[in-house]
Amino acid sequence: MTDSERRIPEATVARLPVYLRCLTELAEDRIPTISSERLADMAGVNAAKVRKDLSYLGSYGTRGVGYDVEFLLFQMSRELGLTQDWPVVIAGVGNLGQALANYGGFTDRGFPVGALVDVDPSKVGTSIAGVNVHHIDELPELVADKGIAIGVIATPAGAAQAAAERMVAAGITSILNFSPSVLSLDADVSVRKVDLAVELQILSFYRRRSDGAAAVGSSPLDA
Amino acid sequence: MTDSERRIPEATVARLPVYLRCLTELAEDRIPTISSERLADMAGVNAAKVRKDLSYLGSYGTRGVGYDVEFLLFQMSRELGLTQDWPVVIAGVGNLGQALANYGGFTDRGFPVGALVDVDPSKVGTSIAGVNVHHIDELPELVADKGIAIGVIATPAGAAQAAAERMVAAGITSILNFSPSVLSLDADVSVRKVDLAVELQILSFYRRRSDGAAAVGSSPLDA
DNA sequence: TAGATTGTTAATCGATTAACAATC
DNA sequence: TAGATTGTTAATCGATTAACAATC
Repeated sequence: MTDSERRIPEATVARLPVYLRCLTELAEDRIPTISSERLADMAGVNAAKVRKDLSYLGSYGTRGVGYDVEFLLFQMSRELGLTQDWPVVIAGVGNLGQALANYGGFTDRGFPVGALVDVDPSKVGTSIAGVNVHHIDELPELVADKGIAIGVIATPAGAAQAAAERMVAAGITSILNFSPSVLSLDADVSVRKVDLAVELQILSFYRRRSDGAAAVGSSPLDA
Repeated sequence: MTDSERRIPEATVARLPVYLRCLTELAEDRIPTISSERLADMAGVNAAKVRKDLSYLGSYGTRGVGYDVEFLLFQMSRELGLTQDWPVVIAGVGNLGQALANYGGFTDRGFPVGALVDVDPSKVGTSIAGVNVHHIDELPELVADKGIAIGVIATPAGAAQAAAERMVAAGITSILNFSPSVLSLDADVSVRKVDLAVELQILSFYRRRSDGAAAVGSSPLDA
């Protein structure tokens, strides 16, 4: 089968952004080519895994030489859909929501904060980091007007499911859930979960054992 | 072999905190017992997985009845090492560090912010959410005095490796890394990584495909 | 050509799941 | 006893890794 039709394993997809960051760094340093061995070092994995992962994108390496940094960067960006910005809406402007809005990390990486929404009328009309807070009722118009592609849930646990449902109703199919709650949504909605308490609890488990670094990870929790 | 000696798989460890939260909820609602089927629903996994996961803790269920919520809660807390608080130190009080310090989510779940450190002298001496900011040089004394168990890295990428090394030198063996960088540390140090940009990029990948919800997850990225 | 490094195969390992005997 | 549900086995699936032929 041709490379255009192979399905990329989930575990590989989760590593592509890590390679992407390494390649970006290499490109900034004007390094023209990179071997799987060196890229593996940078990404904190082994070389066989790098070669296997990259082979899902196509045969972009050159035997005896390595991978062309710029070319691989381009192919990988394309595969990840990162050749354009994807505006996000953050639901819930409490402590966490405000922090995320102020944190430049989203915008810098191609995910500008296009809108903020909350259910609290006293928050509506304020603005955070230059973005206005709207009532969550306005989600459908905001999604349409700002081209929102991804929803970020930063509400308390009790409000998360409702917020998610309203996002989906407004046409959003990708959700990043920071609330400590399990969302039930249609199977065609992609959900990823980030739970700071869960990460700390996992560290606590391995601490107790004091047999060290079994904690490997960037952590997608089951949605 | 007896239940005290079996090794708990990594994938199971990562789910225990999720079960723990479900059980806490059930206990608050005064629900005395729970079946694997119902717990699976709450946790967003299937029942076979729940039973297998719980079996690593011991044979704590009753056939025909289910699991005693309070008892399982206790056993699981014990296994995760959550019968006591584990104070954390946050390194880097920029946007993200301040947000994490202000966010109550850590303290609420048994991980109080015991100290804040930074390299910037202009930040030292200030205080955030009632916690003083110290210079990172003071880490060893802070760790000893406050009983710090876990280090949280909220520095820019360029400062992360140095901050981690100073944490390890100060006796910390568990690190939660929010910076977009790969840490190289001794194998006996547990590292977990949370990278918001990576999560969004994974969502971007599955968006492009529009074949939906392959994004499953709480995301441990390789350390 | 000789050395380096990819891309792929095959072996291994770990995680998931279905099924069902055990047993409350 | 009959019904419910666990705990465990065995089958399956997916991910990792080592090894090496292909080839620059």
